[in-house]
Amino acid sequence: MAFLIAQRAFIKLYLITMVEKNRGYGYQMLEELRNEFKSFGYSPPQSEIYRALHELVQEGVLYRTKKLKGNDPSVDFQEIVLYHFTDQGAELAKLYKKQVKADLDRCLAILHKSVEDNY
Amino acid sequence: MAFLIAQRAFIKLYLITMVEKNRGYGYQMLEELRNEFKSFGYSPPQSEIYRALHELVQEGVLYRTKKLKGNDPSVDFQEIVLYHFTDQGAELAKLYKKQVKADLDRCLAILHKSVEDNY
DNA sequence: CGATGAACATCTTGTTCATTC
DNA sequence: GAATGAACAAGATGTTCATCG
Repeated sequence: MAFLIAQRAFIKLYLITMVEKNRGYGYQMLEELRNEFKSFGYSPPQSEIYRALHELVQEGVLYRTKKLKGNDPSVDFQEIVLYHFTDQGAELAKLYKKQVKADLDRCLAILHKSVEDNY
Repeated sequence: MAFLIAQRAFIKLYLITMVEKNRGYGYQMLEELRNEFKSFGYSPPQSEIYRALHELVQEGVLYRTKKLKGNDPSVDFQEIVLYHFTDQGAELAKLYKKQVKADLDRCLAILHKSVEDNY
C-alpha cells in the first residue's frame, strides 16, 4: 500500500485540467505550474511534465497535434505540441480524476492525523 | 525543491513522539503505526521503521539499550532494543519536529490547492 | 512467531545532455 | 532563450532473505 500520492499522478491531474481548459503545450504548462507553486517551495521538474504527458498519451487519454507557435511562419518556426482528449479521453480523464480525488483526500487525512498526533 | 514530505521523515516524526511517550521498541512501534493507519490504506513497511530508527541514532538524537523482553529470563530470552533521547536528543528532536511541522503544513497547503484547482 | 537487521531489486525522481528554431 | 525529448544518475522505497530465541 502506498504512502502519499506520487508526484506523477499529481501532475497528471493538473495537466488534464489544463487540457480541459485548452491550455496548450508542455513548456507552457510547466511554466504555469512552476509559477503557481513557487510560493510553496515546489518547482516541478521539466522532465516530469513531459513524462506525464507521454504517459497520458500512452494511456489513450490524450493525443498530440503539432503547430507552429507564431501566426506568421516567416517570423517564428518554433514547433509546439498541443494536447487534446481522444474520443474516450474525456471519460478516462473523468475516471482518473475521481480516483486521484480519493487519493488526495486520503493524503489530507493522513497529514491531518499526523499533525494531531504529534503536536 | 521537494514535492511532498518523504515517508522517512514522516515516520521519524512518529518515532520521536513515541519515544517521548516511552513507547519502547521497534517492532512494537511498527505494529502500532500499522494499526493506526490501517484504515487509511497505509501500512508502513518494516524496513522503513528500522531505517528511521537507525538514522535517528546516527544523527545523535537517540541511543539504544538492550533488554530481555519478559521479566522472567527463564521463560523468554527475546532481546529487544529500546530507544531513548541522548543528552542533546530532546533539543534536536524539538528542532526536527519544528521543521517537519513546517513541511506538513506546506504539504497540506499544496494538496488543498490541488483540490481547489482541479475539482 | 516476535524481533532486528541487511541485501537486493525496483520504482520514482532529479540532473544533465542533445536537438531544434 | 523557448521547446521537446531522452539519457543518465541518484534516491527513496518495497520485497525478500538471514538470524536469533
